[in-house]
Amino acid sequence: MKKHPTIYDIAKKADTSTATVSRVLSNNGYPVRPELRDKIRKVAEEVNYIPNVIGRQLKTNNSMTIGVIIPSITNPFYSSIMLGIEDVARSRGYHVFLCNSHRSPQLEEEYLKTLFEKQVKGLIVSSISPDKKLLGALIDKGLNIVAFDQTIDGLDSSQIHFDYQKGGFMATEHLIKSGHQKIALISAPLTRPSRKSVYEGYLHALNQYGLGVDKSWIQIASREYEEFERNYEFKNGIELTQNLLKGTDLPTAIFVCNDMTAFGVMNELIKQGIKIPEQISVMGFDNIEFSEMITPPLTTIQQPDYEMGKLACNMLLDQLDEKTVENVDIMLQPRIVDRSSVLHLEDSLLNR
Amino acid sequence: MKKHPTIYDIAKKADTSTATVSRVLSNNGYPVRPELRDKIRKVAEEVNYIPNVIGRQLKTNNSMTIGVIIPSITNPFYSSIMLGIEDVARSRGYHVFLCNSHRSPQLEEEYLKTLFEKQVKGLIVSSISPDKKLLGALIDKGLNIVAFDQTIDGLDSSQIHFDYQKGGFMATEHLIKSGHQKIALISAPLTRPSRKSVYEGYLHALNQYGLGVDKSWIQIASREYEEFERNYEFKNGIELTQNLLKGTDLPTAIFVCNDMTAFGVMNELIKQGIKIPEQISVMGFDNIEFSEMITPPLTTIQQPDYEMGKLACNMLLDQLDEKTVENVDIMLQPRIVDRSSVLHLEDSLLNR
DNA sequence: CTGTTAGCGCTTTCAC
DNA sequence: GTGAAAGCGCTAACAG
Repeated sequence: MKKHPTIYDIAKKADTSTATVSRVLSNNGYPVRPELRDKIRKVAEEVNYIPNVIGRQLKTNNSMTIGVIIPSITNPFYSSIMLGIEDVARSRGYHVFLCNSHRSPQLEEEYLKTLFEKQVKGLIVSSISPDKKLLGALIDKGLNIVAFDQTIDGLDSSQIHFDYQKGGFMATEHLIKSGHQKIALISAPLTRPSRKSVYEGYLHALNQYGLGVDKSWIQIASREYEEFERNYEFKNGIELTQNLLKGTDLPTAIFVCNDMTAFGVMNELIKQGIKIPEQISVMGFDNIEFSEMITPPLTTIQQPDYEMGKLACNMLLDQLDEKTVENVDIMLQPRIVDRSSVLHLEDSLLNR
Repeated sequence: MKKHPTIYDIAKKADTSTATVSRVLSNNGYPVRPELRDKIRKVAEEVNYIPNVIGRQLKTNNSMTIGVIIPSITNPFYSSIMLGIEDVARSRGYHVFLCNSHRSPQLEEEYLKTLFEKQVKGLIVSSISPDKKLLGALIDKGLNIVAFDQTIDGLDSSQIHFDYQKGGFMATEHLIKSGHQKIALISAPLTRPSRKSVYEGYLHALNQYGLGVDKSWIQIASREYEEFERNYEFKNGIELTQNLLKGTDLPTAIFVCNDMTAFGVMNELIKQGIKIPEQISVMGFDNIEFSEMITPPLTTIQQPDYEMGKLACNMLLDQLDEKTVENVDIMLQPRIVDRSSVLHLEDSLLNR
């Protein structure tokens, strides 16, 4: 396998200089005599020239590459975001490195470092690490960050927040307004700010409407996920539902912290012969693609994943391309997606 | 924002040469006097040195980067594969570019070119393009390819096949052995070799067991997907099931070309009040994560996605690291995952 | 318009 | 063991 032709080879063949070759091949508007231009193009074509972008990169210090760090691409929420990111990145001439942190701070750090070494100038991150020293240092060194999902306080970066608390509130309120009074919560452990906010939203709604809770209605997983374990959230949902169902005073509705977990909840409910929503209503959170595929279709809170990805990427690239200088904070608003897993008691005969 | 320190700066501060600095910082076993080594390390630490890999890359012509081209990361089958790829890439010091082709040959070509320009030396591809000229040319130029899913005949690359025909056969045979005689097929259009093979496997099994088919039982989508449309496969399943159900002589089992489509099938069946599997059994293909989350859990054919990704990546990197020279062809074998969406007639009272 | 030239940050002979 | 120096492929002053 012989060496690839370079602009030097082309210059020689076309009887001109590398500078001129570079000028026509890189297609910046620099004026070059048309005949020469054509000749160079022809020669390039002949020798099957493909530019080596690394050369340019070293010179211009612009890698046209961004990185994305997320817990796991296998989670549909993140894969939608990733698609959004990649779609706009491509359309703007960028490539994107995908990095799965598996929720490991060590892995996250490793990626941060190696991506920076590869001259990635922008990063979109759902950070898990509590320690933002390295991140801060890299930002000082010129790295641009857009944080989403898990948002990083006090860091010099753009942020895309989602109003988790309001989401939790709206979900619960929706159940209340549908006539439910006994509303359970099933949640993953509150180890992340987003989850805590959802939980607070739930409590806040109950409080505001003067509703009480039985201790047994609040089922929060105690151990953190084994993130490498397949279907961990689903299994969590099953397990917590079993616990919930051991209680004596059962709720008429369950609000679940995310759709994946909700699938587990519904699965267990059905397995125990409990009708959804006739006997127990289920409300999810996220609105992943599958939520409308199951039976009954899941009523849930919409987090605009794909759009969020597009937004994040556009924000980042605007910063890199220096269309924007200022960091921005955006708060995305939740929206209720009303499907069939929640019973509207006032519409029903079951009113009690 | 001032310039980052380079090995030149370190050399100056440590009273030595860039050569020596490079030698200690790149950690190849080159002998350097311990005190000098320590001093250089110390200085590097002090100035917060982070290497610029681009420099090395230009010199060594080794980008430690691979690319992955798939239709859409949003499809759980591909996202599992991607996770597998990325997990081994990381562990072997590589980064990976994710590229969604959206099943567009143009996009695929564009990625092929731009990735090569970025000096990506290896690619894992589920190719959609019928035209393999560009791909061939790049391989000639030294690009290493591992093709999977949609396999590329007559191309100088490693391949990971999956025995789709056998999968189709096994699925159908499983239904037959469970006592079904009237077996329908619901499939996406046969525009891809893999789908065609599954279809052939289906026909082959029917044939071998001397079973006939009603025309109405074979429902194959005519239009190609709108790949950008959310849930297109799911909708396809619904639509084709509606068509199927218009027939007069209904089947007792449906074999569906993939799990996503099967979800649509099940959804429509349930909506029409048809019990699964009591009235109609459903058999899927792929075994994506969600297959076991729905009710009833889907009986399906396992395609080992995550493992496939790991395998593909290891094969590719072995080639790049010149542990392997030869291309290899691997044929992954299907496996039946027996869950609850298929009725075993001989075990049941419904025998007719 | 065009060519000369000096690097971008790093590795790697080659000579000492 | 160590350093000088020559690039890797490209771009961008600068001079003409």
